[in-house]
Amino acid sequence: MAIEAPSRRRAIEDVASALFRERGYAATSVRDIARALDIRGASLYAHVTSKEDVLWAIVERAASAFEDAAARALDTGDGPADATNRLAALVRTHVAVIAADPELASVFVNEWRHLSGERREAILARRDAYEARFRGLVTEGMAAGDFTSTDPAVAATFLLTALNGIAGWYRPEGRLSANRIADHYADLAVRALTEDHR
Amino acid sequence: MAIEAPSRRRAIEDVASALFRERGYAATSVRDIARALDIRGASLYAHVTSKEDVLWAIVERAASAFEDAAARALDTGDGPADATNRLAALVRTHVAVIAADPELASVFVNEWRHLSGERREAILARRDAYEARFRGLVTEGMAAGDFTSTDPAVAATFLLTALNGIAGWYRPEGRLSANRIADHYADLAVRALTEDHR
DNA sequence: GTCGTAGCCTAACGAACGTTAGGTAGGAGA
DNA sequence: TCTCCTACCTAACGTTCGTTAGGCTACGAC
Repeated sequence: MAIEAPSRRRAIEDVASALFRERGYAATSVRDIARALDIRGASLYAHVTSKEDVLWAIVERAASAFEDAAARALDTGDGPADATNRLAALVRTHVAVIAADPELASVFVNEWRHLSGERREAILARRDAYEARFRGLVTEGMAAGDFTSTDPAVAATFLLTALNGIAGWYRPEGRLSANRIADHYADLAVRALTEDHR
Repeated sequence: MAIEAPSRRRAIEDVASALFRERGYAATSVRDIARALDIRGASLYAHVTSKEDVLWAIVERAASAFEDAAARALDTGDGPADATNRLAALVRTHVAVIAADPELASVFVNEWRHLSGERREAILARRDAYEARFRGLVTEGMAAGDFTSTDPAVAATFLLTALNGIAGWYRPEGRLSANRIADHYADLAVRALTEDHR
C-alpha cells in the first residue's frame, strides 16, 4: 500500500519473513537469510544488530498492521453498526491483512515465542489486547441479542485461531482470491455466532 | 487410556513433546531433553537413534490417534446419522484427542515440517486424508441439504484450523473442561455450516 | 579530487549443536 | 558366582551457529 523507500534493511526483513514462515525462526540461520540475498552472513550485520532484531522488526510491523486495520474497521465514523456487521467487517479486515503479506502475518502468529524478555511480553500484551477486541465484540453482540449466547472467550478464540490459520496456507496464486476467502470466512464467522437469524 | 509399559523410550518422547510444544523442535536441543530427565545428552542415544527419530515417533503416534478416533466416531455401526450429528461427533472426537495429550497433538500440528524426506511426505499424505474426511462430510451435508451451501474446502479448513488451534492453548487445569470445550466447539462448528435450521 | 558512506568481503571467535566411542555400575537370571 | 542387560557416564568428533573485527570498492556530493 504505502510506498516504501527501497532500503536494504527492508529487503532483509522480507526474505527473512519468507524463510521464517516456511522453516521457522530457529531453523533459519543468518547465513540462510544472507544466501537468499546472495551475500555472506556476516554482511547482514551492517544492516542489522542481531537475528532476533530482525524477528522483532517483522513481528512489530505485523502487530501494527493488525491493530491499525482493526481500528479502521471498527471505529468507522458513520454511526454504530450492529454487532453482526461489525464482526463481518473485522473478519474481512483480518483476512485482508493476512493476504496483503502472508509471510509477515505468519511470522507474527507463529514465531513470537522466540522473542526474549520484554519484547516477548510486549507482543503478548498486544496480542491479548487484539483478542480482547474480538471478545468484546462477541460479548456485545450477545448482550444485544444479535449473537447466540455462549462463552465469549471460547467463541473469540475459535474465530481467531481459524482466521490466523489462513496465514499458514494462503498463497496469492491459489484457487481463491483474498476477497473470496474473506467473504467465506465472514459468513462462517457470523453463522457460527448466529442462530435462526432470518 | 491403554496401559503402557513404563519404558524409558516413552518417557523420552513425553518430555520431548512437552519441550517441542513450548519451544519448537528446532529450538529444543538434545541436551535440553536430557536435562529434563536429569541425564546427559549422550545418554539418550542408548534409547533413540536420532533427534528426528523422536519427532517422528511423536508425530506418528499423534497421527494414529487422530485417525483411529475419527474412524471410531464416523464408522458407528448404528446406521447412518445425518451430517449434522456426524459433524458434531467428529468435532467432539477431535477435541477429545487433543485434550487427552495436548503436547502430542501440538507437535503433530506444528512441528511436522521438521521431518525430512519420506517421513514428511508420509505425514502430509495422512494429514490430507484426514482433512479429506472433514471435507467429504461437509460436502455430503451440503448435498443432503443439512448444511448451507458454500465452498467445502474453505469450510473444512476453517473448522480444522480452529480445532487444531486448541492444541496450542489447552491446559488441563484451565477454566473449562475438555468436555465443555468440545460442546462449545461442536456447537460453533455446526452453526457455522447451518442456517435457519429450526 | 577527496571525502563520506553504503554495501560487501574474508577471517575468525567461542559456543552450541547432533552424534559416536568406549567404559562403568547395578540388578536379574542361570 | 558368572553373565547379561539396562541405563547411564565422560570425552570427544566435526559442523554449524550468531557475531565481531577489519578491510576493500564504488559512487554521489562538495
